[in-house]
Amino acid sequence: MNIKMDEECCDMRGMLGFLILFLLSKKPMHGQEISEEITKRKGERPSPGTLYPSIKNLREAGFLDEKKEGKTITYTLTPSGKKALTIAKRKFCQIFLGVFP
Amino acid sequence: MNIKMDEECCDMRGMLGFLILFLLSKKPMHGQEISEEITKRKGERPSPGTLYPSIKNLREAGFLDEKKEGKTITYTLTPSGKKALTIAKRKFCQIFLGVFP
DNA sequence: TTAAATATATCGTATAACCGATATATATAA
DNA sequence: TTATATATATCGGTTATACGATATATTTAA
Repeated sequence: MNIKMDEECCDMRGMLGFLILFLLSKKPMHGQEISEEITKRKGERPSPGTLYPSIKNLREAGFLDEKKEGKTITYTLTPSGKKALTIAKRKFCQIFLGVFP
Repeated sequence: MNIKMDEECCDMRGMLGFLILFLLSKKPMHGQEISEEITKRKGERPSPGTLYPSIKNLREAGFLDEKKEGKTITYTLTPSGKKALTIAKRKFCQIFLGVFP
């Protein structure tokens, strides 16, 4: 995901960051939970080399807070992350209007 | 878009091919009409260097028929293209379940 | 205390979307 | 007939996604 998600969120070159933001908006999760949820939806597990760099991008963009408990890190959306998701969702829905039944 | 869209359609590395398939499922269009429709949805016009290679990919995958009339080419979904779209849509909806309001 | 399992993270590489610039062909206007 | 506009197409280069392999840290099991 591009760092400029606020302005251009949906250049649609990969939707992983967007999906992670969306999933975390439902409830805080750690990496393995995110991995599980994506596996359920896509039918295939994202490799760690895909998932964690994407999480890192979101964190560096200021969209995620982390809380470390032992070996797990629970990720939460920051206010900025919530705002970014709102903007991205609006654009997503506009672009794919009519695709959902 | 990957040539193997049937099996893996939604690797989500770019959604342009998927969007074009979807738009053509609504009605046959030529390149400039597709460009217009994408501009309306994304708020930005795709460059010819983006649009036409993507159309070419879909054509080479056997998803599009073309009918040339003068300088314009009208694109239509082939049966294979319709099938690919059906599969892709199903996966898309599964992955992004809950994103649409 | 050591071994195995789990969770997070990084690295190098490959792939493909995407763009800007440019090219070609057809149609229309002057 | 020539010039301009339109539609399609290609090329080179950039960028971000994504993967496999590997590394590190923590926890649990033996």
